[in-house]
Amino acid sequence: MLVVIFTVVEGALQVLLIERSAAPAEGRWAIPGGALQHGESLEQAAVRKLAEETGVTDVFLEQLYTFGDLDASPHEGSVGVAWFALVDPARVRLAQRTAWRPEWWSLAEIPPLAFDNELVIDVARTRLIGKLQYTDAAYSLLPTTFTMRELQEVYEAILGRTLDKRNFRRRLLATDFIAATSELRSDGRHRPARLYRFANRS
Amino acid sequence: MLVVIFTVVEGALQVLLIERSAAPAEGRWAIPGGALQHGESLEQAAVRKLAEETGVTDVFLEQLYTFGDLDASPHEGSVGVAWFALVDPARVRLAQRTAWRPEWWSLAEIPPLAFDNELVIDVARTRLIGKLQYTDAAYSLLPTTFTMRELQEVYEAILGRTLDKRNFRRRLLATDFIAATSELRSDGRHRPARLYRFANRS
DNA sequence: GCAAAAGTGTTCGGCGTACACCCATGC
DNA sequence: GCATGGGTGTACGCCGAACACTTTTGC
Repeated sequence: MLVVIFTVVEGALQVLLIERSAAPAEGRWAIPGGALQHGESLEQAAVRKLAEETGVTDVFLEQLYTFGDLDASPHEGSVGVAWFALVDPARVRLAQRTAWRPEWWSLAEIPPLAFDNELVIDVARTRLIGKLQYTDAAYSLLPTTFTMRELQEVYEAILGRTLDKRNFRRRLLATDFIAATSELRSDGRHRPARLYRFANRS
Repeated sequence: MLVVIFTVVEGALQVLLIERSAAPAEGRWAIPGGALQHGESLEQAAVRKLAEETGVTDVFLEQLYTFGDLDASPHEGSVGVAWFALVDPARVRLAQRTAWRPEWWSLAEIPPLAFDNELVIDVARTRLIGKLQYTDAAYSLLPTTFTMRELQEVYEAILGRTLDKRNFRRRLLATDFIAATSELRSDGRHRPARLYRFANRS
């Protein structure tokens, strides 16, 4: 079982990797994962692993794909069920360890990975882009309230291209994923921005 | 590992089920599946199972979802990696057995199934409907050449609604999934129909 | 008053949908 | 010549994309 954990910080899509502290592939970076614990369902295992590394629960978490043999498992015939999750960086408290240390990596700067983990991340990114188009998956990448600009920056980071402000605003409001709050946020010598929240969440 | 095998016969979407001849759930119907064989990849296992039951190879076959505990496996912690496949009924030769006998069932008339197999079929049908919209997956449900009406009937069976002949034709030809051949097929006292083939599928 | 980000409307092309008649053939 | 299915065109509403100026605030 493995969990591809994405976040967006400073306009960059980042993924959480773990530095392996044992064979095989000791010293290389890899997607967080591990074996199922006794009596645990697949989803419970993914939730647990996500919480272990980031301290976060109740976020977007979805099964991605099952790979044949990229797992670190010792015995042949085992399979790697990959999940992917989206987290708000403000809520994350990375596990503090020296061995098996987790760290964020920008997608553009990923180091050579153990097993075929590059492929897994690639599949996850493709799915993420798809999900963004027709679901409110982004709710999991932002605080409860946020400005339109913040939301747009998350979309741009994931899609890898800039978007038109007016079209973005119109399209998102048309979906009913988000709703305006009555609050504004002042943040510098310019007009304050309205805060929005995801409808259907919280 | 399990394979949801779909076909369309006489305007009805059908799924292949196996009558179980051993515990657990002996006597009930279930999705074809089984354990991985030694050294086999997940996809190879799905291909093998599909060939065992239908004699068919080289068709649409795609991973669907991995379920935690609906497998018939005896030991806890095993997972069921589900695949789904689309086959042309004309190419199928069902395995002839008395035990573990395979049979086609219309989706509307499915008997009570072993484990949670209803759920798996449901997920597969939803994915199939999605795939049909933006891929040429239907290539696998029809012979090499076919008439527009035949193709439309396949779409209608899967989508569960009738489609407008003119719009269907225009939309399909716009995709470049299919191309006209120079052949016609006469079949009764009316104008012969042009035959089409899937482009990109030899 | 000016710098900086927030907020707002219109036009256009493409796509899905609704809808009705002529065409080619076999008998 | 008529019954049967094959084959075609137009109009309209919606949606995504392109594009520039006014508003509100802090200093």
